[in-house]
Amino acid sequence: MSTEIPKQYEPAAAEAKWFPYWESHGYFNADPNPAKPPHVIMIPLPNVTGALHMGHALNGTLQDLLTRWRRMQGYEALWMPGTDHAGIATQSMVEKRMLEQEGLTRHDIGREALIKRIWDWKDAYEKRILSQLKSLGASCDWRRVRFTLDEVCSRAVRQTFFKMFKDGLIFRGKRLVNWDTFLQTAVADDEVYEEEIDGHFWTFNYPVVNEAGRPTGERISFSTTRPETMLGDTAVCVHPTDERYTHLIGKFVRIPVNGRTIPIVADALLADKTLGTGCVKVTPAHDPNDYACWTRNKEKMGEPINILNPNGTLNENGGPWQGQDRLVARDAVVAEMEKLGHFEKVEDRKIPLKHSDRSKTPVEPYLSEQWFVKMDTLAQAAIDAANDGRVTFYPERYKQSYVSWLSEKRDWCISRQLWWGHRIPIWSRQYSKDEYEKTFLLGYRFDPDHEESDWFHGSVSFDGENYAVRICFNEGHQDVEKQYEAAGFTQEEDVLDTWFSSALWPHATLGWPDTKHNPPLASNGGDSPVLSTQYSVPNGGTSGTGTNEVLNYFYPGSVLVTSRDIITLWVARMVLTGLYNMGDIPFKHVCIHPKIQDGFGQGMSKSKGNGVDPNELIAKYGCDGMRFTIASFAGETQDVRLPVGYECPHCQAIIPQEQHHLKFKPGKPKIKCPKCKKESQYATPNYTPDEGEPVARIVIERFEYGRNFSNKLWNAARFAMINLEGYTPAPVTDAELAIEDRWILSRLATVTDEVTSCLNIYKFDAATRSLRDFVWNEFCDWYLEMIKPRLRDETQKPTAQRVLVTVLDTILRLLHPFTPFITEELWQRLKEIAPSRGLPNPTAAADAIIIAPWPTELDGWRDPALEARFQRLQELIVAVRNVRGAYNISPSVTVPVSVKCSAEIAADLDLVRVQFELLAKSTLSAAGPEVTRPETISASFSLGDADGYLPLEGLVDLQAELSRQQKEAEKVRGFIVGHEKKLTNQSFVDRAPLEVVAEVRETLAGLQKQLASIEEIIKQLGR
RNA sequence: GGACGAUUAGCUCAGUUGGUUAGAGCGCCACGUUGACAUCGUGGAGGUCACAAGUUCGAGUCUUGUAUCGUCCA
Repeated sequence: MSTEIPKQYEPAAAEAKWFPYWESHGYFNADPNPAKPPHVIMIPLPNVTGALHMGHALNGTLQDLLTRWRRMQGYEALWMPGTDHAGIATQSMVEKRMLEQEGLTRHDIGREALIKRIWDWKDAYEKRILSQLKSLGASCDWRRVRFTLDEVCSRAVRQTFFKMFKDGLIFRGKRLVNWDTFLQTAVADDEVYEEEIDGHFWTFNYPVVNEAGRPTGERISFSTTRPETMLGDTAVCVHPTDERYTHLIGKFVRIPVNGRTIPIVADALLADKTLGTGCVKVTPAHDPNDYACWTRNKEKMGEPINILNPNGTLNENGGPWQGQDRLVARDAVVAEMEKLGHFEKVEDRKIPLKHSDRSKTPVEPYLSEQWFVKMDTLAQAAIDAANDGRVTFYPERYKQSYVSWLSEKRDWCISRQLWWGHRIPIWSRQYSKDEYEKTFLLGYRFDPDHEESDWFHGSVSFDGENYAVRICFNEGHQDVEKQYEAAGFTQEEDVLDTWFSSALWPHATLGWPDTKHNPPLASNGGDSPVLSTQYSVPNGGTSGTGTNEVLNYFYPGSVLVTSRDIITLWVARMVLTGLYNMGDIPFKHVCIHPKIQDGFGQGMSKSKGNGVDPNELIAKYGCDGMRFTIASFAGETQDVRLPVGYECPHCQAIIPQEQHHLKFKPGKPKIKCPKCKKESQYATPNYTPDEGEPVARIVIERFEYGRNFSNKLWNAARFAMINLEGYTPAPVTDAELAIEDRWILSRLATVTDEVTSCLNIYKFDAATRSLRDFVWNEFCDWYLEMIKPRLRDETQKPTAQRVLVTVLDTILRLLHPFTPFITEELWQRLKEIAPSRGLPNPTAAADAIIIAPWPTELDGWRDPALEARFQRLQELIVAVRNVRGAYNISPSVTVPVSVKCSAEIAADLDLVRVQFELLAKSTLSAAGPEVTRPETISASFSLGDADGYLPLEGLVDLQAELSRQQKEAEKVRGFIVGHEKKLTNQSFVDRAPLEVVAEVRETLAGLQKQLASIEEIIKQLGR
């Protein structure tokens, strides 16, 4: 038997074996089942920009853990997989690569060709991402995998947009956006970063003019870092109380380079008396603060003046510089001002400048027309849902960021000037007054006021000259769209913000808005083997009852598992759209887990190049080891640091990662091992090492924690299975149990309860600690050691085996959500040896651990009093080991020990007499109140209610023992002083709770007893 | 500028409603390959709980301030 079980756990073999097994048996699948409660987790859809890193691994592990746990608890557990198209992020990756490799821009190849290329990219990365998830052991229902641009999700987007448009929640407005002149799109605030650049700070002046436009001779000075924007100035601004300028407020200046006259306004928020000249120019179309000033002073300034084309060149408002790039025009404007005599000075200055995260080029504040969703009522509904507890955050503190963000109720800008995404389903056309009336009078059928339906909604606006007709169609009416296009209507060019579609994820993936049919199922999930027909639901998924049972059954979901940075962008919006479309929240709980950082405290991300591929670590430490470790990080803490190293392929030394390793370098950079001095290529997300080269692979030593634990479990189970030879199932009576049996069962019951409670509130870290401590420090270190003699004794063996197999069975089930592969491997092996097991009466084990029931049957075994008694025995054995350690006694020498203690303790000691030999290499020669210290030279210890003596003539030096005891006595005296001090403090005795005072008294008594024993020992040694 | 969080052993982190002597894993030192496991066992060393004030009989834990770091929102 022993030869069949390897001494080391082989993770790769188990992973390759059990994932296909589970999947082909349909264990991951979840279908409406009225006999069970549902448990639903929607994956925070990874975007298809790139591969997953350890942050995703944490996220995925926790979701799988919860799903497996709930499945075992008897829930119909659905974990919905899928990916996000991630509009700008993906498009810019593809555009960047195309430019680098082929020198082409999107305008060179056109909309259709670009989209085709992005789909190819998406296909490649989706495949990679889904396979990474599967490597984690993800027990998703892979038949249900969705993508935000697929048909099912697109229908939901279309329906939602239509509904919002019809409800008047969608409007068009102007907004100052961050404009990426390279990608020629607006980028969101979270897609820009600030970087200091070397710039200049110019000071110019404008001449003050009278009402006739003639210079009064006065000039007003101001400074700027972007002189070209003066072409779009609509005012200069001073502080209302700035005495230098109060007489000028309401007067005018003339912009020398284009001759335009603009007012001098007073605005306390924009102008700062103490900075520079105290006067600033106002360019509302190109600066957020200036725009805010304009909104306060509109009537004095007139409309904002945009001076830029989308590509960053000056437009018709640029005068002679029209068509020039803004940076070229900058110098020209400066030169012109100098020529006209309005230049004062220039200095060098570091300027914080916003850059687009997507193109890495500076963004321009740019006023443009965008589409918005009105947020007031939608946001309020989402706030209410959190405030009344329908949506609960774990940890609770994150509710605050959710609520405070929603409370701003800022209208949501949903249009993006991209090609990759859901194109806005609005067709529009301008009509002159005559045309409109003529068309209208002819009774043309697309008069919006008369075409209200569930798929058609129009709006008309009239600006005094022209009518703008906008029509929104719901999906499924391409023929009508074509008719309108033939009549001169064109569809919006812009696409929707990615978050618009991901906001619908929890209900869109369940098939909404189709309430009549179940959502379609894939015949197989990506790369997975085709499902056996026994379990799969027929493709197409009609429910037969004319209702979408999947949606009805699985919505609302149970818990969303994510990290804190998308609470506002995503979580809040899912709640809001769920309430809007479904009339109900999308999930009851939001579990916010830590962010994974590298060894330098930087969050792992694709753009930083510090992301570590979970597959690397799975290969190195095993999936179970990786999962167990990463679950041990997930508590209420915010961040987790993972110092990364490279393993030298020549000598296996670990080379700590330094920041320069992460910087992109051309070619194939090498790393030098400080130990063996050899060089090797190293793995980074930036490039693939050469075939056949020795490569310094990424390692994260913290993951040895889980790997070692897996191996420990493996060997404990190996020991158990070796010793289960001849196992027979039979009922076990209470009387047959040894003290260690009752102890381990009591502890197991306690741990089961702890783990279950921890998972209920998403404290994964505490659950792993509880399990590890139990398995390693109690089951392995004590229980397995203690039953060894019984397993060698034919009469005692059967009961010992029956308890052992039960305990192992329960441990495996408790661990399965954390470490699925090793537990399934062991479960299946155990099933062959002991298919029927359990206490007090054996029952048949489940076919697979993934569908075995979560332990609940142990509660009756809890016995705190027994646990306390047992702990006393453990302490005695440890005390003997301490003595052995202190004198460095060779493990080959057995020592005798006698214990002076109460009759009760002596009776317990008698039950475990044999353990002294096994666990402390000693023989218990006597125990009881009558025991006295031997006359020969001995080592001693005192535990207060039990004193031990080890006659060690020849092994123990008298002086050494004396000083050891004196040291011990000093320590105990120190504690005693602390306690006495408390008790002599009258206010402690008066004010502290009675039980606390009593406890201190009790402890003090124990310490005093212990000290007395030690002093007695010292006295005897001194004789 | 506002909000949230962190600061505990060389490293990475636990520490439940304030209550005996502050813990773990890794690393380090000593000993050990005994029939599950060297990815191991036994023993050991190592901490003024960031700093300062306060509340309290009692503070790693509560309050305020300071410093450093991280994140989110402006």
